[in-house]
Amino acid sequence: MDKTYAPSSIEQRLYQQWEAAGWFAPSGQGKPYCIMIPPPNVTGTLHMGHAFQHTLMDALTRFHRMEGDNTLWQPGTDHAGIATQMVVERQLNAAGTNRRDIGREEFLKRVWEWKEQSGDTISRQMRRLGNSVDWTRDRFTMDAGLSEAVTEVFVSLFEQGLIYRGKRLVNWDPVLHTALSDLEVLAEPEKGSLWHFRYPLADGSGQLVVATTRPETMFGDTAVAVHPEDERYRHLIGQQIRLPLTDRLIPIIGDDYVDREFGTGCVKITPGHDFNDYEIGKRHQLPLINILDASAVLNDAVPAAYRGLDRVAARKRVILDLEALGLVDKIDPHTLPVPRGDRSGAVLEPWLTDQWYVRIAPLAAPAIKAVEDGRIRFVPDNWSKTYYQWMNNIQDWCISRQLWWGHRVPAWYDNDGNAYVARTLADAQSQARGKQGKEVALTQDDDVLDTWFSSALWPFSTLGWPEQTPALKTFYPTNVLVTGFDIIFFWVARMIMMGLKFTDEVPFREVYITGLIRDENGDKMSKSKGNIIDPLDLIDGIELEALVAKRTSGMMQPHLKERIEKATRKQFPQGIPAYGTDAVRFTFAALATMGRDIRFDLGRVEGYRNFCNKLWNAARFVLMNTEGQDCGTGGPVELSTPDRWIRARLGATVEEVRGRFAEYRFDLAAQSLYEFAWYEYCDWYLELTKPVMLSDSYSAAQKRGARQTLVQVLETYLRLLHPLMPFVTEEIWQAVAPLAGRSGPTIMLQAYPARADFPADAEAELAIGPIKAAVLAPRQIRGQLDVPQSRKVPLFMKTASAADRAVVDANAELIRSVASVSEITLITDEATLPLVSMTIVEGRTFYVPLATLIDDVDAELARIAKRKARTAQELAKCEAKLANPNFAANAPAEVVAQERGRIADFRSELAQLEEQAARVTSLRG
RNA sequence: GCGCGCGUAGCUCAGCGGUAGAGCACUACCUUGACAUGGUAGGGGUCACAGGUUCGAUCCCUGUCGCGCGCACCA
Repeated sequence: MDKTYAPSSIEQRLYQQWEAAGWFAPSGQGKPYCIMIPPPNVTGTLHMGHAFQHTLMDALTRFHRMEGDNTLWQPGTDHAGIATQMVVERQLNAAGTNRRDIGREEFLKRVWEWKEQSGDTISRQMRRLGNSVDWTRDRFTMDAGLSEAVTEVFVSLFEQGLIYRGKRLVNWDPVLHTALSDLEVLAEPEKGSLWHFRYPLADGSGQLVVATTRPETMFGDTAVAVHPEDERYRHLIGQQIRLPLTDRLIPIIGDDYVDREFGTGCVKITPGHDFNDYEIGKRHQLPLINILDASAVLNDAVPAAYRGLDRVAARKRVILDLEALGLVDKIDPHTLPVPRGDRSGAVLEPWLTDQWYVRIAPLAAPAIKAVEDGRIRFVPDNWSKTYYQWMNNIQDWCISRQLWWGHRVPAWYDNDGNAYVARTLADAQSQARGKQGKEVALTQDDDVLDTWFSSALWPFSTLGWPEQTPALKTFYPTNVLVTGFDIIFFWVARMIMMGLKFTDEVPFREVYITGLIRDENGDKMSKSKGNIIDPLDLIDGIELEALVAKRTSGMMQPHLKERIEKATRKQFPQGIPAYGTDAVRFTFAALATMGRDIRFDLGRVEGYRNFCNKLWNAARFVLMNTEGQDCGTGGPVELSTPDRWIRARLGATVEEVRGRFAEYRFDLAAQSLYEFAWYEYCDWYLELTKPVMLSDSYSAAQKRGARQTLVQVLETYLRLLHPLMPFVTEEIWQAVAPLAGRSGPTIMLQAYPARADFPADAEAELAIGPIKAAVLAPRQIRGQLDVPQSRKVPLFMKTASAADRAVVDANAELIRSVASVSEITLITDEATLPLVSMTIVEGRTFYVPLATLIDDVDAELARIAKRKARTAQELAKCEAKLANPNFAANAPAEVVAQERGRIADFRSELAQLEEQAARVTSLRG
């Protein structure tokens, strides 16, 4: 092994070996375990959120694979209808053409080309992240098989009356020219105005003042509404208004939808362009006037002067004209939620069109029940509330999109406008024949389906459904879905509904909801904010200039460029160093707390990169001392107290890590793994082993015991860590495993460590106490007196405990060596000692002759005073607690006893410290 | 308005009804034969605030303040 840990030289090589060997595929044996990847956009790239979730999925996958389960992590991508179409359209625009000019067929050809060209970005990234997905099963939502599933589901739902076509108001994107579902609408408050217009009564007897945020829609007004019990207006109900700028008369109606407190209490009703007004219109049988075309330009339904104006121009014109007529009462500033498309950012219009809908209530009911009765469990559990809240108020789902890229709606129309929903054109034709009694020409619906419609089928469509494949039988229902809370509605809920509907089974038993990765300021990472980090740039590192270029290229809003560049230069003046995949993965695991926001901290990555290096070097130490030597096969093996202790600690860690994985606490699993390796194995065990390796005073059996423990603990630990850090563990394992008596081509397929392999050892765990104390004591004294740790000093340990004495006697040489102590002497009385420095560790008192340390006696007095103050403070707290009569009366006996014990300890400590201070003072002079 | 989350060391975050923790940052000492991407010893916190329950609250309950998110919204 090289002296320094160099991830770049091991990671890609190992991944290629794993993949080539076919080790990612299910073994075909054992309990099935399956995770479906949330399919990323095929033409996109993985962002930090993906890398995060993939790390957790891979950890689970690798863990279960090592457990011997028949493990499948199913990969794939989705076609991301709108997003992908937009990208290709932009390419066309740049080339001076557009999709209408080249036509649907040619356009689709271009999209597929783009998919082929960019589609391997994601798989390349996943390979670099070490994701052990079964690549042979890679799926794409537009694949033939998955498309067949989409058609089957659509037709089947239609046949059951759960899909219908209807003319209704939808959220219309006038830029992209497509309908959107409710979920794709983002309504942020924006500053606007509330215009008050005077609408004259038809009989000339007066006027009503209506308040509106959208003056331009007045041409679609078909009523003015007031509250039926509003004293001011109710006598006017039934009368007519002469709608200004038009020659139309519209009625005054009463409807308790009207809020008397808001505005003037009079509302203009525009059923064709407002969802609430649409409902009112239905209640009052009002006509519905559509005044906009698909681009939100005023159409021929408005007076000639306004035709052809877009929304914005029309608004200005209406206000001017009403002002000229003296009909503008006032204009108040007003903040209102403005609905925008989540992709285009365009202000959406409620617009009357024919669309396909899923009747959702019958699908939602069983899906709610599945979570209620525990067949599906959310982790953390409180996300189920979010789920319920949405599911209980769910609206029919508009699934048609006026796009070209996607699954085309399997419906055909004859010339009379009759629709035939069918699995194939031939089916549709035969239906049409049945209806019309003759052969008729059919044309397929132009629209495609919402991408989420196909995503909703992902857990079973990827396994071959509607065929009853062996894979489907084996892996469905899947075990866990790992995803972010931002797509609970878009995706998770819809998978549950579709899964239950078409397989009578839940699609997954658990849903582990992760937090969202944010930048160091807590902001969401996005291209427009310029704060994205490509996970690969953390792995490979990136120069500052390249990073700036990456963040500022291809921007939708070029004016942000300067600010992004400045912020980037400030935050990463040196660019980003290469950390390697393992460090990045370990960081993600360590950050996977149960909260909802995760601030990504580069400092953590650096810390865990150092951890990789630490592990690497520990392994080098182990190899250096074991390779080519007898690790326990050549004769009797004697295990020392440290050997037994570290084995027991490893066992406890195994148990801890297994438990943490089982409850999806990757952060705590990472913490346990980190702490064991660094604070126990490296800090203590390796140090305690060095003398055994180096000195001749240990027997062959003792040396065998130490070597065997070194390699066995390391080998086991590597397996324990492997799911989180696949590469460095594999690389080290290859070298270490044979020494530990393990063989196999890869760590990936080795058994995950079991607690039973390293049982608890109470005796050893107790006996390590005095050894550690004897090592810590001189360190403490030297450290606090600023004396180099390398200075050898004699050490006196005062103890009355026979057990302590036995342990220290038996390990005296070890302690001398590790603690850098010339001699350790056990005493029961310090009276005969020369002027010494004193310390108490875990209730054990130690002395080092002051003359061997320093000349300045005051330094020792200062140390003692400081320690005394702290002890006195603790003592006071305990005494106050015990002084409370209720405490002794009510607290559990063991707590009281513990408290009394502490007081005794503190008092004895304090007495010794005082004595020490007195002695030092008296001997000074 | 309804629902949810967060507030613990300078920063990023764990934790827990009974002695406040980690990483990073900071201070001092140390180039000791795995590792300076390191070692050792330290400094630093009225656990947002106020009540309540309890022998005991950072933890449980209620409220307040601050920050954030989701859903629904009055034209």
